[in-house]
Amino acid sequence: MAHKAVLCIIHFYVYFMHRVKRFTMISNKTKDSTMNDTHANSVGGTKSHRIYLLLKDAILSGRLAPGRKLPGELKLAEQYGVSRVTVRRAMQALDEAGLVARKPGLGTVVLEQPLDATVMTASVANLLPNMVKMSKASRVRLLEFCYVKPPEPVRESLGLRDGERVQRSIRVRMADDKPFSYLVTHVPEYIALHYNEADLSQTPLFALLERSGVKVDHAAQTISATLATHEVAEALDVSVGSPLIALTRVVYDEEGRGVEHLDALYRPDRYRIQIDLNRTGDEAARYWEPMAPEPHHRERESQEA
Amino acid sequence: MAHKAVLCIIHFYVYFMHRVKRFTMISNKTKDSTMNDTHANSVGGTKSHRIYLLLKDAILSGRLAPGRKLPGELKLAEQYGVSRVTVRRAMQALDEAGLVARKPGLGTVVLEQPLDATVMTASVANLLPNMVKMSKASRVRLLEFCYVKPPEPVRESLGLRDGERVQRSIRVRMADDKPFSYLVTHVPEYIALHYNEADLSQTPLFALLERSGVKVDHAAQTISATLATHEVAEALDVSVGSPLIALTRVVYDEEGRGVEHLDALYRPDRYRIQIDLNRTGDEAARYWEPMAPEPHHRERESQEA
DNA sequence: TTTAAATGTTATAAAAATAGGACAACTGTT
DNA sequence: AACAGTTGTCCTATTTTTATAACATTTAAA
Repeated sequence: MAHKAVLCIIHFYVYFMHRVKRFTMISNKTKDSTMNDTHANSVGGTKSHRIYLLLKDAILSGRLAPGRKLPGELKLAEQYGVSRVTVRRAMQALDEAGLVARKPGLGTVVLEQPLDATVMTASVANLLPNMVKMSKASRVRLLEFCYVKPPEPVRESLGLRDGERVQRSIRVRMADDKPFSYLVTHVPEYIALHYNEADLSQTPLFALLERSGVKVDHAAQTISATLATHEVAEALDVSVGSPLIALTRVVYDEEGRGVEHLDALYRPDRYRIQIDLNRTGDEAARYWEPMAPEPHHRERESQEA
Repeated sequence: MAHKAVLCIIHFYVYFMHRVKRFTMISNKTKDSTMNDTHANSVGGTKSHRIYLLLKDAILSGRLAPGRKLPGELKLAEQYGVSRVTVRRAMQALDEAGLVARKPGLGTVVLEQPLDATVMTASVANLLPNMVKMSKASRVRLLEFCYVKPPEPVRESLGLRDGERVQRSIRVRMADDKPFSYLVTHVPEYIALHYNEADLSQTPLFALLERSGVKVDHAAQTISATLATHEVAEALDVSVGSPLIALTRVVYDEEGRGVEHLDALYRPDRYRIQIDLNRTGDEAARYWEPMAPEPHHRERESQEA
């Protein structure tokens, strides 16, 4: 009972803490008892895989421009504090992934990345207007749809009484058959009863809420970053340990009741969050003000939950 | 339908572990070299570490409530399809991380997690008003201050002519002597000449710009996620490969000229970005509107560049 | 042609992770 | 007192990952 309850682990992952480490050395040793920090390691994996991830991220993010030559294996080995074999594995993985081209005598150069993996940019201002465009351009895979007792943080943020249940759904959204977001939503049961599984796999949750008579009023969003764990990695088709944008949004109705709790994970190579700011205020108290939505939409903006 | 079901099983292999045992194997080899996607699923990481991650995340996200007793090592080993030694490592890591308490004869219980009170929340709306508070509460370490030829992306976003130089600075901002952000700024030379190294190590760049007569007008921000590299990892006191919030901001003056290019990396365990939204617009075209700055500030808000 | 630098290849050894088992010590319950 | 369930400790064997070294091959430049 208690056991089984424990076993009922829902795998949606959001990271909070990460290991603090003195060295930039890539190390597998977890036995560093000289660590005064309590936070345990965040990065898993073999050294070669970690190096692969680093370089891959550098390439995909544009820090390593296409055409640029990487340092030699020996140099990289010294730089990362590992042997050449280890670096080599990472490089070969990059090669197989099509991120770099290697030639004996020449070196390793970063390849031009096919831009068709277009990065979607979601402006916080223009969240909703593109809903139609979005639902046409993207498909949803519903991984879970069930009613459960809410995890404590969710219960708290939604302001639910102890014992109230929520409807949880896990969806993966795809554009061009490529997954880019992993969405975990919790909705109070009394609201969620207005729609069913089929609705959710086709209609944005947002529309369902309004259809259910919910008077959406405001929301609080927090943006962070995390690493892909096994389940998420599989769903988003990335490797474990890849960086992900983590967004938590709690939506409230006009009476201040929480009506939706969203935990979203985004692939940064396919999705970004954009915020445009205006400088306003008088001399004494100037500040940034987020831009109001504009009539023209960006090419691939999106709204999804 | 069938494939959806399979995906559910794969994804929740822990959830249904006690029922679907053949999918519970944690395996190191995903040798699918038939991957045409650039993101090979070669799962990195030791099994023990992956299990550690699973449990840690379950605890931190509240799915495993404090006080709850975990299944025994043997049971976990069977359920994860690994040996007891492997489970043990994960459990010991959890123990060292202070997430659980273990006692012979009793078992392993989840500990109450001291909520990291040091997480700063930066509201995009309230960026500037807290500058004073911020500069008192945080210190800056200036790592670099030089004039260079701008990297191509920077040159482009600032709208500089080919050959124009920029002043680059790298700063690390700390709160309570703990680093939380790594800031790389590029400012056109003709603006940067109005201040010097000493200024920058004490005064927010923002204030320096305005002091230099720049009429700041608007900015474009993009938020993403990335992995910590050597330099950054060392500066932020995290391990290489840790996830970081990546923010790029380009600031423009009233004439639309780029006056500052900021690349910021934040430790997600110490810094989050918060955006509060209001639902506005008429029936036909409703949308989210970022909240205007509020007179009351949150406790640990910050502004820094 | 020579030289330097890079990747490709091969081999061996060391280190780490994992599996599987056995047994002791501790705790609460029957 | 016996027992079932738990963690703690020890052991050996196997597999995987990493380190180290040596040498070959390719390429561009001096």
